[in-house]
This record gives sequence, C-alpha cells and structure tokens, in this order.
Amino acid sequence: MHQAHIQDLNLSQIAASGQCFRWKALEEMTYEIIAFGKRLVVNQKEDLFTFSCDEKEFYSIWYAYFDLDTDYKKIKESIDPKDRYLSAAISYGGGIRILKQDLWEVIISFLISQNNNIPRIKGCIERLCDHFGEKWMKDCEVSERRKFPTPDVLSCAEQSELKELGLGYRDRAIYLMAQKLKQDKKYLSRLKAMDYQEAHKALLKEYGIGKKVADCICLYGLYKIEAFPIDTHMKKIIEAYYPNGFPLERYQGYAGILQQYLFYYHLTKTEAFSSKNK
DNA sequence: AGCCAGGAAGTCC
DNA sequence: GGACTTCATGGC
Repeated sequence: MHQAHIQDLNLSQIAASGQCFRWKALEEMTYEIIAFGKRLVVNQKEDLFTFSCDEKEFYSIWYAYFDLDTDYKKIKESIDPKDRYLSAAISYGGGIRILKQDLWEVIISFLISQNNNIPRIKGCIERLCDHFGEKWMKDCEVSERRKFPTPDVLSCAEQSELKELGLGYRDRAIYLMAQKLKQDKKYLSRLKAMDYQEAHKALLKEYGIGKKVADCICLYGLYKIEAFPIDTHMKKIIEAYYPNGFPLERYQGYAGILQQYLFYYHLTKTEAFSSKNK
C-alpha cells in the first residue's frame, strides 16, 4: 500500500473522460485499474490517494501513468480568462489528467472507438479481454477481469474468432493491426521514437486509422499533448462556441489537454440532458 | 423508424 | 482536394 497527496487529480472525472475504457468503479471513489499487465486499486478522499501497490511499484509504473510530473495547475492558469466555455470546462473537470497509457491498448481501443459510443466501446474491449486476455496467477491478488491481450495473442486470432465478439465492422482493422505487428515487431517502438507529425503520418497509413483516431493514439498512447482530436463532440463545441476555430496557436504544444477538458464537459452535459429527457 | 455514437474507406467528381 | 455513401451494432 502506498499513500500520497496529489493535486489536480480526480478519479471519477478521469474514469468518465473517454480516454480510458477499463477503469471500473468498485465503490464510491475507488477504482480498479488494469494496465501494463498489473492491477491497481486506488481510493481517493479529497486530495489523499491510497494505492494498493507498494511504493516501489508506484514510482516505477503508476507515477508516470498518472502524469504526476506535469504541473496541471500551471496549465489551467495559462488559459484565456475571457474564454468562458473553456473556463467553465476547467472548473467543472479540473481533476482530469492525460494518462500515459500502454500504446498497444490505446491503438486497439481507439480502433474500436470509431463511430461508436463510450458504453459500447467499454463492452467491446471487455469482451476482447475476456476472450483473449491473460488470467491472473492463482496466488496473487485476483480480479475476475483479465489483462489486456498482448499483440502476440491477438495476432493468432482468426477473423471468425473476432467476429463473434460483436465489434461490428471494426474487427477487420483489429485483425489487420495484429497481423501487422506479427510482421513488424518493432512497429510500436518505432512509433514511440517519432515526434507528433511523424507518428500521426505513420498511423494514417494503417487500415482503420484516420485523422481523429491517429490523434487519439498520439495523445493517449504516445503522450503527444499537442495532438487535438476532433470527434463529434468537439465538432459541436467548435460550431457552438468557437466560430473562428479553437485558438490552437495560443496553446501550442499542449492543446490536447484542453481538448480533454472540453470533451469531458460537453460529454457529461449532453449525457445529463438525455437522461433528464427520458 | 430513424438518429446517434470519441469515424474511416470507397467512390464519385 | 471535397461531398456523399456505406460500413456493424445497440440504445433511445
């Protein structure tokens, strides 16, 4: 167990922010996180966080995962105070950070995300893990849920096997990506060595990856925080509040973090609206 | 029944 | 380069 006081971090906001799909709420402000072949349980009480791992694992894995070297307070203070929508988004979801997730998991997750909704994306990914993911050793801390499947395991999957998981037409993109990694074992490490422009361009060559998914992979899988994914929510935000486009120039180098505040704000507001109207 | 969901590929021009 | 269509699947 390890405890730490951490600022600018809110677990429930991140869990609902659409950047990760496998966080599971065990109880109020307690989440199970499965990543990098590990399982972590985190509890939050205001700014006090209790992690199920020991201190050594916390600093070797999770410190980077939660992006704790980045000063989010400074980022939030840098925004244009006249930008009312962005200000509101930040005061609403200021506990969001960009997680430094596993690249392979991000690639597969956002291949599944296209023209899909978040609850169903989560279901698709969970079925993928149930079917292909590794179980936990019997004597360690147990979860019913499995690890995210490795490239090796997925590259052995038949197309018909993927079809059964109900991923829709996206199973073809997953199959081809797994096959690519079988042919090109260094692909992921090459991507990690690229800058944003190079990585984005390289990702666009792959089947099922367009501009938006490439940006999500850059932002969440490669921590290119200048990437600014524009999905259906961001389009609506820009239409409604940024008639001249979002001022990317003002926030050069980290606009992706602001995108996350905006996305989460719009997402939860539209969710609240649709549930109120039923 | 039709529209939407963290879109992209294919097919026109 | 755009615009338009099609692509599975499920919730509302």
